[in-house]
Amino acid sequence: MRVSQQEMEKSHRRILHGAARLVRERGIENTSVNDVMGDAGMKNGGFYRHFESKEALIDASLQAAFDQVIEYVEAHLNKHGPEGLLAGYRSYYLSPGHVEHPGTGCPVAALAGDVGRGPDSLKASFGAGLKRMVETLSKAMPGSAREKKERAMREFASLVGAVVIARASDPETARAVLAACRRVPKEG
Amino acid sequence: MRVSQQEMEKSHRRILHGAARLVRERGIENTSVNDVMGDAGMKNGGFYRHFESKEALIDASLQAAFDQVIEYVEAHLNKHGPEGLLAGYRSYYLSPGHVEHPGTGCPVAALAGDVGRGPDSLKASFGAGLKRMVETLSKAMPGSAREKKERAMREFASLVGAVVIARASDPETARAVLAACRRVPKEG
DNA sequence: GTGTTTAGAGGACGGTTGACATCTAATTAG
DNA sequence: CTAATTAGATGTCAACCGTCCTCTAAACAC
Repeated sequence: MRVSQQEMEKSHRRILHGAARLVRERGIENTSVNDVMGDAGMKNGGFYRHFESKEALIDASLQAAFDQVIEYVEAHLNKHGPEGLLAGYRSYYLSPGHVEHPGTGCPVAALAGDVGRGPDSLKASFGAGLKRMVETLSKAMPGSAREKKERAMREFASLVGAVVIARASDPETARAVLAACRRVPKEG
Repeated sequence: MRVSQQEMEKSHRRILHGAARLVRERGIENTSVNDVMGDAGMKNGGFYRHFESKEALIDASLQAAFDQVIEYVEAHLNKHGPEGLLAGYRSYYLSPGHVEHPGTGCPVAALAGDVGRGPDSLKASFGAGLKRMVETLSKAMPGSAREKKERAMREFASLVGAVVIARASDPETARAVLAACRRVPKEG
């Protein structure tokens, strides 16, 4: 049955944000259009009124996920300042909460592996989100513009690696890796 | 048709090592039993004479992949000593060759994302391989036993993160991330 | 109020998957 | 040399996938 424009926009957002979460929880290939529509409280039939294809949905939901986490980092930066962000974000990123809830966490830690096997178009849009993320983090780094960016990349890479490893390990190994990575205050 | 015992053992190895490569190239869910058997020059029918299930194959091929890379690291260590390993392995790990050929590279960078969404049994066996890897790397680290291990974990996490990010990005972003991560000589 | 438009339901489609049952040809034990 | 064994080929099975078609009831424009 038809639905008012407002309802349709709400449906669209439900589909998009639900997909952004499901995709981070289950991976790109393991998230079906059916699952996404079911999560949004609908049947699969109406999907193609909202998105041209699954690929288009994935693209849009990835950007939505990046928007969400970048907004979080910006807010943190504005509230606690550069050095507050550095320590605070690292602490959040390596926390059990983040490790155990990929659906609301960093899309890079959750999906980089999948994207790496995807088409170049997907890598391009993922790379764009990644660039935005690194630029945001670099605001909290010391040094020249170039140094800021390189420090942000190194910091981000080590956080992503730690969480990816922790999620793929038994609980004991995961704890050990997170603890070791939490204990790195300064960089050469 | 039946085949001699030697031929069967060769078949087994072909299936296993082919799977270890294919799985790193395509991911766990995107590698079908058909693909693996085809890669080994056979049809799917005989697969269950060699492995109990796809899960058993994945488990075995993961361990085979860990065996392979750990052997490589050990050889490097014996040939170039601790500090030679540190610089050499980092340089190899962040090289375009490794980034572009996941099939013969580190199983952690290639599959941690997939394993993180897999069953606990898979995480346990992956964690065991990971532990072996870290222990091998820790031989090249300075400090107490605990420090060695923690340094190895941090080093490994940042390498994995860098490669995972590089593989998921457009070529330009990938180069920038790898360059930034290559430029980290000492640790606090 | 009437007629047009359309969001979503429901179902069908061809394709692929992991798993397995059956058959056959060749090995291997006696 | 014969008979039992078995690796691999062939084909089937249900479950799932993304996509698209049709239908209908509700929201619109007039």
